[in-house]
Amino acid sequence: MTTNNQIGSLIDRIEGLMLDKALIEEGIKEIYIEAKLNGFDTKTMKKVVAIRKQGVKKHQEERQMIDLYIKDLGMLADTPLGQSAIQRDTGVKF
Amino acid sequence: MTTNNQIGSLIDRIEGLMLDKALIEEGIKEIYIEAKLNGFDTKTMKKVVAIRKQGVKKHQEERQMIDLYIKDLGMLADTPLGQSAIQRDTGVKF
Amino acid sequence: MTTNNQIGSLIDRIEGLMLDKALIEEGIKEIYIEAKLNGFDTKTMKKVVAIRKQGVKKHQEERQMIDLYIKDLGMLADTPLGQSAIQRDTGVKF
Amino acid sequence: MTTNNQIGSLIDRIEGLMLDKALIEEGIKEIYIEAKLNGFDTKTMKKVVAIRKQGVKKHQEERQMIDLYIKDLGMLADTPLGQSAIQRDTGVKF
DNA sequence: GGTTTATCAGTTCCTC
DNA sequence: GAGGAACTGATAAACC
Repeated sequence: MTTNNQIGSLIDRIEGLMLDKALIEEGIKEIYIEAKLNGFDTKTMKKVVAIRKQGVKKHQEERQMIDLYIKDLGMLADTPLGQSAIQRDTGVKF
Repeated sequence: MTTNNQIGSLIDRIEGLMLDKALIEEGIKEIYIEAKLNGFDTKTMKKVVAIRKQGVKKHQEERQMIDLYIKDLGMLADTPLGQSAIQRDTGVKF
Repeated sequence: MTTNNQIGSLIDRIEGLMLDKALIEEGIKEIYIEAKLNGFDTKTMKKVVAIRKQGVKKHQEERQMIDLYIKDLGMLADTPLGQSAIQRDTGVKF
Repeated sequence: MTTNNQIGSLIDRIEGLMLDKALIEEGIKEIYIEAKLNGFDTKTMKKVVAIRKQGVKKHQEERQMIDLYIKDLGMLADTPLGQSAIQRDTGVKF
């Protein structure tokens, strides 16, 4: 393919960068493989990375919001520990 | 389009169901609009719905895993208060 | 869970609709299974459904745009048929 | 954060690569901006890039499959002119 | 191998 | 209306 035309040049540059990107993604993948071999849970690791990217503080705020809504829903009744907690508070058995 | 052919019949059926699906999605969207008008945070609501779908218990286990990893990273220094408030309310350690 | 609170009521309604939606998605999936059993290619079917949703005419316009860009790139050289076409036009052998 | 622990080291490495990746993505985005300023349609460009990644030949086979199904649906009535222009240029039937 | 899961790209929506 | 964020749908992969 020639690069005489502008569109060709643009797409060439894009594809070059996409190749670089693919190599980096490969590297990341390999680290996760290494982590798994060392007994770490990669799913959790990925969540941790995402949380750090977002900002730990912001994440904590989100959690509090979620917990607030869950509390309003009385959803703790869905969980064994939650049941006992409610029971302790209210004296009502579910 | 005719429905004499088999492929036409199949696609007709699919498109019918997809229409039904779109109507339901519309309904869901309207509820979120109503919720927002009533001062609720729809992003948090969506997370709560997802958590309930996954199972609250499972979600709490995930949180514990994440917090464990974060603790190992020394990241707790970033979150002085952490989840103590929720813990106090529910007796559940997140 | 009670529905005394507003948030609970909203989420109840959302979850009801999500259940309906899931049932419909199940139905769609079954049709694709049936189609596959009858020898149809479900991947192609999904694309056809998407094209019809978008509008066949609009899709044709998109194709023309794509082909125009591809033509400017001289990408036909990448394909056997394309080579002969270029060869016919230019008299140059690749 | 310390890197004394293994998990910390792994996550450090991941985050380093993710930073590199983000920079590259930034670069790609800038090229698309430049392309748009020069009058190109970036949506079409992205599709072209995807097609080249997949392989032009494979893409043309997909198109043929789709057109076959569409023909069986009688949908060609919707597209009087069809792909005749492209066909004339390339000798490739889509 | 086949099903479920996870990552990815594409679309859409909302905000500014 | 442009930009970014969120959600959906599709492909690829991993586990059973």
